Amino acid sequence: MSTSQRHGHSDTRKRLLEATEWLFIEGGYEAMSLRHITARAGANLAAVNYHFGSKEALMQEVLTQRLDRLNRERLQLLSVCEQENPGGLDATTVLGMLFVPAFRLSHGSTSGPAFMRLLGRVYSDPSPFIRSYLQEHYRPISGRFFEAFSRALPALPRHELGLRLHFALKALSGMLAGEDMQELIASISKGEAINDAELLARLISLISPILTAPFGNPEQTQLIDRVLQLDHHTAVTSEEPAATPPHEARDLLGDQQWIKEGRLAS
Amino acid sequence: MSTSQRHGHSDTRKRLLEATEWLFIEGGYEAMSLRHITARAGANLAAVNYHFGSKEALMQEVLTQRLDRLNRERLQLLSVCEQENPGGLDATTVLGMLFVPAFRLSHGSTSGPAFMRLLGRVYSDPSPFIRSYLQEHYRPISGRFFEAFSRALPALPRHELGLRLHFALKALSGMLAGEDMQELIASISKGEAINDAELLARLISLISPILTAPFGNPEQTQLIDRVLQLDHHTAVTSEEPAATPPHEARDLLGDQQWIKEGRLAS
DNA sequence: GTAGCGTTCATACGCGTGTTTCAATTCATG
DNA sequence: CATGAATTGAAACACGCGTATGAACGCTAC
Repeated sequence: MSTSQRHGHSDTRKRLLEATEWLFIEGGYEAMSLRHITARAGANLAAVNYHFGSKEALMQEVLTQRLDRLNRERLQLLSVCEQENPGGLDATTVLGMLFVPAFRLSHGSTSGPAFMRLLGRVYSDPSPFIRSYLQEHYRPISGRFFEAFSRALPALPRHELGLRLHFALKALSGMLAGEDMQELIASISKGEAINDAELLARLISLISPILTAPFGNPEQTQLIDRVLQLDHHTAVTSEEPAATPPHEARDLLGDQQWIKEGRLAS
Repeated sequence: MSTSQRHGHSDTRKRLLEATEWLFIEGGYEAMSLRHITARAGANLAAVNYHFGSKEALMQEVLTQRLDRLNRERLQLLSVCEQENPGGLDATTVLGMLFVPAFRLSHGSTSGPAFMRLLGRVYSDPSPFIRSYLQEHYRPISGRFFEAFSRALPALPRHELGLRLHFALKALSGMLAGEDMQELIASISKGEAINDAELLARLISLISPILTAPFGNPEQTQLIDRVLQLDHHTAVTSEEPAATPPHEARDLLGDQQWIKEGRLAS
């Protein structure tokens, strides 16, 4: 309204952004071609390069639009809570500060619950462009939250904390990106509509143990023994048939099939 | 030696398989082109279609060769342990049965530690072909392990178990696929070489809490309250500025930056 | 009304992909 | 040695991709 389209009667820009966001959510960056985008937006192929300059610039616009506010709120929330609790925060609370703004934006503004899926995609997309975008734009707040976690979990060496955070975030993003997520949420709260805060608490309570689990606990040595015991079982039974390519016997373990199993069985 | 190459003096097939495996590990299915593969294998472009018929058939050969034995051992290990412990197994043990054969094959046979990375890739690759391959070939054993977990965690509703398993596997695969993993392992055991069983136990002890965490615990309601309290903080401070695209202020939260932060800081 | 800017449109370029074709080569067998 | 099947080789195919070009259109302002 103000700067760019003084003349012209086009919401093409907006439609392109929306189409891009959708296709990115559905299939990730690589699977989202300019021809698909423009077709979905009802625009010409050249419109993208006219309005944004390139495919990457388009995507960057989408990401910036959606993620900047989210992370500003996260950072701000962390600062406020740190001021109010000089005694220090526990890890679960810090974790919550990563989640709460996301959920607020998710069902607060436009685009509704798709926002969570976008979050999942952007964190798990393998495209180099997406990766480098995240690394460039998110470094400072990353450090801030790392420090917050480190203060909340002083017993954890920094290496171990890094490992666990990596682990937790991978799990979370893989979770949110999947289209199964929606069904899962729906199936857990079978019948009555689940409270948003309750769902939030559920997710946090799943991730929290990854961070708060004791480090170097005695139980671990027991576990090692048990593992070695299991190892002997396998060693006895198979013993390396060396070069015998097994071309049959293809009844194996299948990825996310867990969910459907769980759903149809009860 | 036996059936296919009665004439001809070619290990081209084998070299193609090796090159494919490597490139898949390094960049996933989409990033791995036939021209890269054949160049790396020192073979002609047409060799792939001659020996395997298509790119997908090549990939399928690689996967079958590597994963069939793994999952046969997993299944077998589960069966044996179930027979020996009629009283039932706990979740951590069942989890171990998914890991132990993988680690055996990893440092047992050829291709060494790359096997773990291949495992990670194959579970997190977004390509539809890889996904459908897993779903087709792994369904039965998936059900078997789901039942085993279900028996080990009777307090968990099947929906919740499905959610948690999905969660745990996503985390694990995202973990193994990253090239960060190797550095992380190295950095954790700074100096002395870490025992394989110990590393195994570490990984299991990280995933285990996801499954064994109590369901519907009273702590969760506390968490809900805390979350809502946090929510008020954010609500007060930002309050929907509606249509104000923030084109600046790009200091945000960055993905796997945790690790490097953790590594360089101490 | 016409000049000029913003926008849309059809089209084409160069590139990389998986796949196909067909001639050249290799080599055990008759 | 010659036959013929197995294998390799170089080139081309059709397709989809991101990008670039230049003409046509719509509208506002002089």
